[in-house]
Amino acid sequence: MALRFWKPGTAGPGSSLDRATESEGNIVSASPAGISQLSVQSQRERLPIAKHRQKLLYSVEKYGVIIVVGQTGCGKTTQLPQYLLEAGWAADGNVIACTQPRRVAATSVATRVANEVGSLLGDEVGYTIRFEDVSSKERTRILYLTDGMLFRETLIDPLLSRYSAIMIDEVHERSVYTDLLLGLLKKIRRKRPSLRLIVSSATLDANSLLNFFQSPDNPDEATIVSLEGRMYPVEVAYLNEPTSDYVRKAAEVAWNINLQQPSGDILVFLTGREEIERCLEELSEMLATLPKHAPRLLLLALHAGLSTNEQLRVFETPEKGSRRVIVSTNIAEASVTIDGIKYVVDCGFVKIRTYNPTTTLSSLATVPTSIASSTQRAGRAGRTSSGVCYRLYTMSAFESLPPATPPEITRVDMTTPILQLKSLGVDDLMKFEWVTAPPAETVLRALEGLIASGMIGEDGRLTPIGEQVSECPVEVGVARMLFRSKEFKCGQEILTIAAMTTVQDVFVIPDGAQGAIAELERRKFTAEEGDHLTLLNAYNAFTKYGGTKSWCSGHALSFRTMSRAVSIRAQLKKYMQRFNLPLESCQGDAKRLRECLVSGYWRNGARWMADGTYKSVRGNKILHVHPTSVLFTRKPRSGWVIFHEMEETKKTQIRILTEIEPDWLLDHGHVYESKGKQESMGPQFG
DNA sequence: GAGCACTGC
Repeated sequence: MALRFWKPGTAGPGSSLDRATESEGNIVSASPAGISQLSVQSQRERLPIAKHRQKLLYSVEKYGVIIVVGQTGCGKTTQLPQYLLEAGWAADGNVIACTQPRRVAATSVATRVANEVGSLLGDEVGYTIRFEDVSSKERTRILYLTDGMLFRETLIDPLLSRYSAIMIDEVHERSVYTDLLLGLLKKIRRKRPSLRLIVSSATLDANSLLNFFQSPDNPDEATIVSLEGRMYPVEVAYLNEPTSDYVRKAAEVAWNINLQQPSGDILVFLTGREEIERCLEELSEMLATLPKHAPRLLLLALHAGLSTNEQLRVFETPEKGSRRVIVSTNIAEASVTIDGIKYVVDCGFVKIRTYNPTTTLSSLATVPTSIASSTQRAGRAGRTSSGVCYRLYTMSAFESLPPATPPEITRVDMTTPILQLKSLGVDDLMKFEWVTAPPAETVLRALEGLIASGMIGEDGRLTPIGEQVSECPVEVGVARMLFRSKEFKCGQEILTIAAMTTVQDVFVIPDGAQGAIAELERRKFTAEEGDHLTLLNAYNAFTKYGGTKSWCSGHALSFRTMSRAVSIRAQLKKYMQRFNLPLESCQGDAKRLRECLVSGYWRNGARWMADGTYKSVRGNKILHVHPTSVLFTRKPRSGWVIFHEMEETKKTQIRILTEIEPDWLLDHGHVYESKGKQESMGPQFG
């Protein structure tokens, strides 16, 4: 099982780790309590960014848009807002904003900066994320917030007038909200040139960003500032020949590292849970043959499906004389940072969501990573000392990788973002300046859906209900259902169902014997009408019995997910109150409730077929019920259902079903369909 | 009888 790697040494293309990408914002480590301000100061001055302070402040003074390129640990996320504060950018009640794509990053960075500034968190330095606003309207000068929250703020204050400077961080990740904000901020700067925009990215795509912001009539509109970083060298090794089974290969390579290489932990990148479990099985089978002198191995899995406690296990310090092998999904590429990794094994693939606007189906596809992504993965080996990255593909395969993963905006349904842009007055979507435009077909699909659901009128402008729905933080169909609950007098229940369909994986069914017990627990919530009412039952039982963690674990429910549903329900309730929607109960009248569901899901109707599958009303597509549905083994009496979502896996699957009467589809759908684009449900009803 | 990368409002 000898390793056959070609080692190009540090001069190979993979060693260009100055491109390694990741935010210092992800490192969750606040300064220890009681540290003196003086030592905080000297720590700040030692950061690589410190010597660029004058240049940065000069650029912010002179240019409108500053594109900052800097890598891990250079301090841009924590220091740049402080430099601006110290230079007076937050005078006269102005606020300096810094956005993050993730909630944990926003909170942890704010905590650290509050400490450095000597502020109580939420006072001079604060953060705003969904469900949590730790900031003061009067006193906060530096505000860290998720990019989604800043986007939402544009709906209320389109010029973002309270900010003097806005830093959009982690731009290389290209989240939908980051992209939308970049387009909007370019527009805002035309109306408010005093606003300073700092665009921070860890990859060298700075020139395309510069082109995006550069203005032909003002040479001083945008500039690039490059920061040096502190990255330890990472040697990169490739396979001589491609492997047909990278999971097995990953196990072999990790095993050989343990036998041949000096101490240091190993991080293996695979694409999903199944692969991770297979790799760990292979390794644990090999453990019996581990030589006496070799370090013991601590085998750990890391993926988003694990509970918080299980995820935290990867941070445990291994016993002396043993090393960690962490087998992870992409979660370790940007979201979770583990120190002490000296060896990275990269399979070269990643699972990404793709969206097909023609079929409106989304699916998860396993695709080769990008140069940016594999560079990022390699960089995980050089955080605390020099390291090695073993790529389970050839060097020529690396060279043929795309430079970056396509931005999310090209891979998702754009219905909700387009409704929100319309609400912001962006009426002509073709004229909106996208950093990367979504596919035309995606835009057309979204517009068609918005017209069909009455959110946009025939003139292309928002209707009154469209205006209100654009403010609600749920997808359009679910919002529509909330609004229609007034007619069906079931606001209480619809509110709960809306929250429960928004969260995912409510039921926890482990493998094996325990799974059978969990399955029995889950059945206690079953409503014969279908999954929406089953979710309603689960929620009501959860709140009735105190909403505790121990109750959840005894009833096959995820406490984390249920708590999130409670928060979302509370937030949606505020919107309902604002729009004067009554919170009545249907008093157990499930028929009314199901009719109301149809008002949201009328485009997702399906008819039962004799072989147990369904045919979609739109498009006549063969649909398979997801096995977690209570209607998985049972024919609905009426033969008709609506469903929450449909996804392409090996087959086309539908999830969260409820039995309905077919004429309800006509009652709700037909009216709206005929107003919008003609799309007859015709023959199926003949 | 199946299986799920990761965020975010």
